[in-house]
Amino acid sequence: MGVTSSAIQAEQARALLTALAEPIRLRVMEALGGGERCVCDLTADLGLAQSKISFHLKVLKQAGLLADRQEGRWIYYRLRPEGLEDLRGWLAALSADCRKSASSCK
Amino acid sequence: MGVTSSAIQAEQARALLTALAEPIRLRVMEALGGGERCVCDLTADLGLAQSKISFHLKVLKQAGLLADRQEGRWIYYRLRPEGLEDLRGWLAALSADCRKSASSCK
DNA sequence: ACCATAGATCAACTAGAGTTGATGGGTGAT
DNA sequence: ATCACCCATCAACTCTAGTTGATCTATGGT
Repeated sequence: MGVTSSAIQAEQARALLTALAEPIRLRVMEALGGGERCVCDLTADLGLAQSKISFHLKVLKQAGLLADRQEGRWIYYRLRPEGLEDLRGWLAALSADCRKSASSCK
Repeated sequence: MGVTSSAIQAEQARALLTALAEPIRLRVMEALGGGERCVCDLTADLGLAQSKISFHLKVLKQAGLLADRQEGRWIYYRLRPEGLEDLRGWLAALSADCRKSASSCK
């Protein structure tokens, strides 16, 4: 089973899940799924307070799900597919061999 | 692209993510990744209060991530791979075409 | 009938994540 | 130098998810 990328740990998976498990952050991820956007556009698109958007962008970035770059006074955010890929791999491993029967209680 | 299974909605993905994004529930999922187990065994394995385990099992079951069956006075829980598979599919779709550039702000 | 055990459920409590509105720093235009 | 705008950050507050310990139901053993 020669894989190139190393699998993530449970703790990292939990961090990714926590970052994604929030309505606004999920909307942000979906918005960025359509391509890179600056904060002011995200704020307008989602119709939310700017401080709120910034707060959630920070959480997503710290989790490794987003990357950003500055251009003049604008900051553009984009998805980091590696983050999502890591999580997908971990979820796959979780159900890999769950078909075993119970060690009959009692 | 004729797929057989229908893709889940964002709301369903959020429910799955919320259910998974909790330390104890993740430990439960990992424990059940090794095969079916009854509540008393899970309680012993994780070293946690029974009411606590029951609470989290309920959350995971309602999210569609677990299935259970009764046998005498024991209730055995097991992973539902379909739930995890749904989530993986949704995550894959999210990063499908995120390579588009920004609609240059200003 | 009685008791012991497995598990679900409940009400009261706790803690931490998210919200809000204001402020501050940085960039560029005039 | 000043101003306008983009974005991050902060303190105080709110609110909800999770915890706790007890109680309740149900199953099976004696």
